[in-house]
Amino acid sequence: MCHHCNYQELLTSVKLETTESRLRVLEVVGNNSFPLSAGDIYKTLERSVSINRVTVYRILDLLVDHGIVERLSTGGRSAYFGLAPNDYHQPHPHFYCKQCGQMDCLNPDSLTVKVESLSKTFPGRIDKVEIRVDGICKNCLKQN
Amino acid sequence: MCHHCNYQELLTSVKLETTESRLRVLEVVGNNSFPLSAGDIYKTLERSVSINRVTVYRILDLLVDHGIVERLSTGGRSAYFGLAPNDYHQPHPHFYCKQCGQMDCLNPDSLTVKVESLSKTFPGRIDKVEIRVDGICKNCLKQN
DNA sequence: AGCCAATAAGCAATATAGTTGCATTACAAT
DNA sequence: ATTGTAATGCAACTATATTGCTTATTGGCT
Repeated sequence: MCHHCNYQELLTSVKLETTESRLRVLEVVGNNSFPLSAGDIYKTLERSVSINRVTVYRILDLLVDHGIVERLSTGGRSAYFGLAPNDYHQPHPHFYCKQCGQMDCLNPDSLTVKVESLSKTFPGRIDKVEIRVDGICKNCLKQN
Repeated sequence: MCHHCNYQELLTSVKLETTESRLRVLEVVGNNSFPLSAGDIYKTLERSVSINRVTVYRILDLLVDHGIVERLSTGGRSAYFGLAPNDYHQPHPHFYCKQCGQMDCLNPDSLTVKVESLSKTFPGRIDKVEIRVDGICKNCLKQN
């Protein structure tokens, strides 16, 4: 995702031992400018290294639990994964193309939401706010 | 969902023939103050009438395609369904409890987003904006 | 009313995404 | 080198949703 990120440091910063597999998964997630599904990540890794599907799922869960990867829902069936917001990387909404399944990051300022007033009155615990725009991407529009 | 809604009329308003099953599915979706999963809807219907699981899925797809029911994604694995926004029923964000899976509707004004500027510059087609708040609901908080 | 065509619903099989339990391997500390 | 702990692999399994095909229902026509 960005030149500020040293993935090894990112792992140690959340007190996770660095392993080959974790680093690989994190690299695939981080080096993409858009979020990927677990399947995408697995297929990408499989091309160059030997890794098990289950390991990918487990590592993704782990990275999400430790807050360095973000799990995003889509209009479709599978979750997508991207680097979690951090100092160099603001929270931002995503666009999901219903036709091709591509998910893209939108500019952080393109759609913003004020959560303060809700936080004050909401009786439960709020962990995150996810904003997703669904539609048809420009490539798919062209093809129709 | 509300006394303004006559489900039969709602069906005909989008040029769908009224069938027993469609009406039943729409009633379950509409009479709930919070969105339900396809499984929830099926289980509810099953208690009183004979209906097939697949029929429920197909009717939900149909109602979503015709714009009277809204498909919502969750932090979890299944989609949830609620009445689609209409004149009496503004678009609104939802809260999803990661622990019990309950999804609730939030006040339409609690979180709002301005989509105009994005629409102007975004090269694809925008169909909807989904805002979901994830966390732990007050009931689950109590239990912990 | 009775028949036909079209549409809806049912049923079984299958697909997809993710999860679990247990065996194996790797690695750090001694 | 040995041992204990954590990570990974493998196979089986679960939950959710979808498909292909059959059967039932409905609405229009004579």
